[in-house]
Amino acid sequence: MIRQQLAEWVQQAALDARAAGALEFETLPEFEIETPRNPQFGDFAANLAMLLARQARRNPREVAEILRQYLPAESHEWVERVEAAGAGFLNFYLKPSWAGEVVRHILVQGTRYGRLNLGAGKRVLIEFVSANPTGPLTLGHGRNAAVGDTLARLYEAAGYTVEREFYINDGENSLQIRNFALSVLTRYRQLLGEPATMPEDAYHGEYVKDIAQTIRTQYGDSFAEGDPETVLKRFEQIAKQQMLQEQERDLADFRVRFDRWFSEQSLYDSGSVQATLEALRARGYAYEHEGALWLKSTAFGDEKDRVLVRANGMPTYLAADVAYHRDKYERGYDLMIDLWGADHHGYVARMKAAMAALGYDPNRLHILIYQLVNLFRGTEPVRMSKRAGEFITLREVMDEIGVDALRFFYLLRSHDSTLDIDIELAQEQSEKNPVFYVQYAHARICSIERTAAERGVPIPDPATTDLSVLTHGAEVALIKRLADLPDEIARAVKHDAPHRLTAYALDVARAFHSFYTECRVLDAVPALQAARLLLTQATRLTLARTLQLLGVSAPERMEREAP
RNA sequence: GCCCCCGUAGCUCAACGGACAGAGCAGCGGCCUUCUAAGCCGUUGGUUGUGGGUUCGAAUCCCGCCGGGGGCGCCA
Repeated sequence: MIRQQLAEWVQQAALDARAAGALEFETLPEFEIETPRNPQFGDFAANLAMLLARQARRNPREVAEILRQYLPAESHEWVERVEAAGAGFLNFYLKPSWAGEVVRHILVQGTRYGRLNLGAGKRVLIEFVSANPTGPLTLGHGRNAAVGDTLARLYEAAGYTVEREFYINDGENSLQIRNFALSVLTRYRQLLGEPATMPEDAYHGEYVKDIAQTIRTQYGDSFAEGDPETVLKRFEQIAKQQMLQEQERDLADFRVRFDRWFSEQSLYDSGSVQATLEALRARGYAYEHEGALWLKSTAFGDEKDRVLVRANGMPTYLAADVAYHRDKYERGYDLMIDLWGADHHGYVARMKAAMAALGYDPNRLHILIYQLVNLFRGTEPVRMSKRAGEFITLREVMDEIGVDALRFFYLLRSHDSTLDIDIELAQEQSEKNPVFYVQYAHARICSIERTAAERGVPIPDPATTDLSVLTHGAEVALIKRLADLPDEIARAVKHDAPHRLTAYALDVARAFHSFYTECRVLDAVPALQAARLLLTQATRLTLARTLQLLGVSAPERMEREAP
């Protein structure tokens, strides 16, 4: 709120200065209202002068001075003074009363605090997880789910209309699916006592046996005979369906819900794949070579052309995926976000090339690549799951350390950094564990409010309570962090960086714990007690909102287990 | 060989191209007759891998090199 106001003033000052002939420039550069690290540089600072210096052909400090002169003469009720300083910063010093106004603002906004209108109703599609229906979700998928879902929540908070979509890789010609079905079928036959051996490239996890067992329970021996191809097709359907259901369950328990489950096969059934190939051909970006149909992706910066239809007539995965993304563009989103694992990074160039070839703006498609996740138990790497064989499932880790801790840990690091998760640490109920640190702050607030209620302390009215008494260093520091929530959301959205929010949550918690230790709420004199109760309430709202965006619960109590 | 990510305090990591590079953990020293000590306060710790370049200003952008991880299929 205040940042926006300051930005408008600074911008207006620049325009006024130009109109008065005091400053020359062609275009107004995009500038920042930042929070100086050092409080001696004020509460907020604008860097416009430095960006304008070259165009204005003056040194930045002079430009800052000129801008300062063209700022509104009447000082705002919040602004104490403005200084041109350093290399050419414009530093804003706010009146002490500003802090109280922030608290009032947050309380008036209530649970709406942190809702922005950056998106102005623009539509965003976030496609994430999109795991193959040939196995349970893995630790890696969990990161995808946590990042994607929180990103979606952030975009919603920023005022976008968001849709979450899961692309089901259920193409009937997929070799993976076929192998998977064959593996299940083999296990099924083994259950029936037949000497069946697993195919090459089989799926060896225990869960394959589970599915076979389920089929046996449900359908008995009815697949023991019959046309092998028909039986296999049937197994494909059942196994796929079952995996999908399990994935959906895992995701729901991980607090991730999708608006749409988009089937790859539906693109074939509807003729969309065919139509897409024809469109590419018509535009001159698909050509025949050695019996295959190729996408001329090199025309748009890819390192080589890619096969769309194999020499045997079968379309590749790429063909369907291009059709899928074409479908997204045709649905008219302003922005489309894909979240892919690091092992798919080589795929980015060709997908963007394909969109360009179809005449779409590739910049509307953001493809986010997240790096690998490693699991540790203390210092010991965990490599395999009991149930899945070669990988660790989301379900196992979620069950062991809980959804709150896992989601928080997934979002603790930037998605383009490899992530190590230590199960022991995540379960530890101690100061080492950042999740508890944040949740504990929330629980402490609730505890104050409970005690206040028990003692019959009236709930102060934000409209009439004097908040100018909040001048203690710990109070002001806390309030400043609370005031940052809208900017934190804006930044996280701007950079597609949901992990910034965990850092913010930790900052707010830290500021609160410090306040808690230094400032008594309930035993303060009545006027101060009222103001501090409102500050406490504003902190609770801000923390709860932040945790909600992270998909982490905000507990009202946390009792330490007896040692 | 080519492509992507990473390299910052002993460890794990932050830092929209901005002012003196910050947290947590570990280490050291303090704080509970009080609203939850799962907490707080203080303190130690840095040539941002390396060499150039762009810029008023570089951990951040560009180029080279070194090291770690991942990927380079008519698989998905």
